[in-house]
Amino acid sequence: MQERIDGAGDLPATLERWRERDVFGASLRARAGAEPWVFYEGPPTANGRPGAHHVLSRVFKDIYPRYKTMRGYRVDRKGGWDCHGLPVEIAVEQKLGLKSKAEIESYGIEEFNRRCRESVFEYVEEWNRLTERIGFWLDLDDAYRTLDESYIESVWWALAQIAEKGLLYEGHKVVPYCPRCGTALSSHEVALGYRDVVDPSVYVKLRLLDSDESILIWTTTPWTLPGNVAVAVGPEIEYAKVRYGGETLILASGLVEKVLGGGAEVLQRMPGTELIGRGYRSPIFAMADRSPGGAPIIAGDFVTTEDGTGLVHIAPAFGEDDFRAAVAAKAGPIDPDNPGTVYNPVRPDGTYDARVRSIDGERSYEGRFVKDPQLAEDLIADLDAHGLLFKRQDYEHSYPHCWRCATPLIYYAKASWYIRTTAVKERMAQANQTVDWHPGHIRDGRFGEWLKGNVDWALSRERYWGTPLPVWRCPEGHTKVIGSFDELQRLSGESLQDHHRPYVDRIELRCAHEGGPEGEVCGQPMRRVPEVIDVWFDSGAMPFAQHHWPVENDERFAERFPADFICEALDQTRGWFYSLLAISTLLFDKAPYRNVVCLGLILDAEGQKMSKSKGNTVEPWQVIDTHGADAFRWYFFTSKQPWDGYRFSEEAIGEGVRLFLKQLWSTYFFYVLYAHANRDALADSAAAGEMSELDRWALSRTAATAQLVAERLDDYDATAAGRAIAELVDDISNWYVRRSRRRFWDGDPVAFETLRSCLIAIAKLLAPFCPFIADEIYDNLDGSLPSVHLCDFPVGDELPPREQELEAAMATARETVKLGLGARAKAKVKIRQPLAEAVVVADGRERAAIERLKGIVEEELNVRRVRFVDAAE
RNA sequence: GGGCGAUUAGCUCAGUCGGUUAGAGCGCUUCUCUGAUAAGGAAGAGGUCCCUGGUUCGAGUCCAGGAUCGCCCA
Repeated sequence: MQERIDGAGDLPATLERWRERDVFGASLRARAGAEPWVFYEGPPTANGRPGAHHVLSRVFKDIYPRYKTMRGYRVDRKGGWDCHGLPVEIAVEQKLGLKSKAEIESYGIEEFNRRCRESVFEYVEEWNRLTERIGFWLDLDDAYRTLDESYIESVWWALAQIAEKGLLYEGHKVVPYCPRCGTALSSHEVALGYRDVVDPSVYVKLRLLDSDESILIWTTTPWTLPGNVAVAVGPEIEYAKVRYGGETLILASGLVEKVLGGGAEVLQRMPGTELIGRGYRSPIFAMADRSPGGAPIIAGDFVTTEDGTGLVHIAPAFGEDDFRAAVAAKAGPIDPDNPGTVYNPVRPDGTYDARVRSIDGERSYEGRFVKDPQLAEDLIADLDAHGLLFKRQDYEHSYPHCWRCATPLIYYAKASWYIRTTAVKERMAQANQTVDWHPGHIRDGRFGEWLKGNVDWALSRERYWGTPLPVWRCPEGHTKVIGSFDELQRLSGESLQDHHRPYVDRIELRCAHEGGPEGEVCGQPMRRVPEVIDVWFDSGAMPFAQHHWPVENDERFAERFPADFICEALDQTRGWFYSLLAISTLLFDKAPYRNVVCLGLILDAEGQKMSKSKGNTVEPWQVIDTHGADAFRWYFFTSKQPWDGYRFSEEAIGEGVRLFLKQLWSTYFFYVLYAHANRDALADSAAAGEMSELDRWALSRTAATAQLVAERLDDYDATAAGRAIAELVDDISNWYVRRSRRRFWDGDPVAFETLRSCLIAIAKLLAPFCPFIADEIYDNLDGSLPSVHLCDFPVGDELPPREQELEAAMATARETVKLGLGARAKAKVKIRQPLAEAVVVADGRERAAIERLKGIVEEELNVRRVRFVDAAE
């Protein structure tokens, strides 16, 4: 033992020692043949700096694998990096000053993707440094990377499997679409970007063809009016013809008062069915390719009278309901199998095409961006100038925005590739039932409810930096899904070093489809479709793709699927938690994880969400430099249940340091100080004396805590486990040591041995929580193994068996002492002043307990003897 | 509008199966101790357990409705 008493235990020297002794590697090797306990790393993207919330998830990803390792399992911890996707592309676009897909293409996909490949690891050094410094043991040298050829090949295999089951299809739908990124988004991406905004809503009068009456429609998206081809009414809804301000208007009866106020005179009431089939003047705006005429009123089962007018303007290119209603009513030029023919005057970049002109036809709106607020104002002014505007009203609602570039999304008719997840919806729900969620309500609450509303996964992205969709297609429309690089090479005769765009786009196949009238082979050239896939599919494929399975590593994958444990923030319910489950259900019909810990959000001290724009983010390095990594970890583990979220404050971390880490350190310091001072005496005290009741109590309390900590950690309750350790440390420091001080001054070897045993056990209990201070204490007091992290968790026979009766007796004795000290204070007799006796009113069990520990009570109260009287007296 | 969650002392949080006078830490006041602790100990001030109703001998806890906040969805 050395007299190491500097600092608070969280020493960079500890890290150095781990490196020298290769402790992480040794901890894995020590469990080489043991039963595996499987952890999956949810891959972060390393193109930005890690923040406090990353520290949160990384320390929770660390504690359970450390604990399970100490319990005897082999816990491989393969790191991972998410490398593809829009977040990366957008960062590169900004760096290069590119503003659109056209600019990217003229810059060159090859060079653009090269920049993406570089950018994705821009901060990887800082991630690695932080990961190491906070004590997150993760195999970073052998991390999987979603951009690797092996990874992509496994993803292709998965897609080919899904295609073989008939669950991959090209669908023609109205999709949430980011006009800036030029791509459709999946529902879970849409879910990431809702924001509250105020949009102008307008009530528009449309004159009927067969009378001078007008129907009144309402929309929050005036920009969709040039795409209008019909108006829908609810067949079951009652409508009213009313006289108002010299005009005759038609709207739902139930909304007359809400929309028009009191000044409306109802002339007639009619069911919606009476309106269906009548025509109104169309188009609303002058469209270069449409001559003035009429458009029909059609039925729409989605029409409600909750807001608006009960008459809904239909622009099939910009709304799913609109699309379906228009198809059903055959309204407008529509071919449901070819959405290119849906009437759509908006270009893929979100601007109007040349057809859109002002109502009088004199000005062109070509090139105007549809979500530009000024465009809405111009359109409204145009409507007003031509007597079509009834009124405008600002409408506050939450509206989806692109989760990465923050552009408001539009709903837009286009072709996309889908995975028919709805085919396995029930199976996903059943797989979900096998998962232990922490907290438990996620299973049937948030996640269960989300699964119930499952829709097909919009998989494709018309982008550049991603896993290419391995679908080749010939001019006849025959498709081939490629499931491996071998297969591609066999069919094309070409081999690739890199299967990313643009290289993979150059590979041509010959169509082998045997569909001709005589059964002849098609034989036409096949080109790859242009899309890449949703990055969430990449990360969701990691259970097998990280091992390049099924191309190799059969055994490794079999052993490591499903995971025993994953842990991410709550927002991953619709992200990684979902993509893992969906892919796993599609391919293996089972859940890919057994236990999930969901972490909450980190808020600032005022309860505000942390964001860069508010400037209230917490810089992890600052916390580590001020308080140390153990303190940071301890705060996250013990300040509250992690799923409830945190109100982050440095003071709270400081409090944890002072109350727990400093207390532990000074107890250890005390031991080291006196053990060092008494080293000669201790060295030749072969004849150790009997343990006192106090010694046995300390050991029993320690054993009790070890049991409790193990039980709580088995239940993924680090909070209660950590708090139990803190209570133990307080008992040892403020009771065991305080009551035993004289023995330490006098060099009593039994006291030293007892305290040492407790401290070593505490170090082991604490090792998963605060790996630095735990190892420092262990290494100095024991050191029989190169690190505490190579030890077994102290739930075996390291400690003598518990003595529960003694624990209970001590609790009674301490309560007695508390009352005695209170009585002294009340009588203003200082503790220094010895007293002849303390009179204790107690009988039965209580009295026996105090009697047993009489000496301790007498010493603490500074009385010569304790005298008992029965409660009856 | 729907789903999920939260609301307990000035602050941060516990509160088990429905059961004594609702607890801890921090902060505050007074006293005390001090040969490890910017520590410890004792006493005190501080509570409409978000509100309303219900079930019950008994509700912080269970049920219903509402309010506020957060997240997710439409």
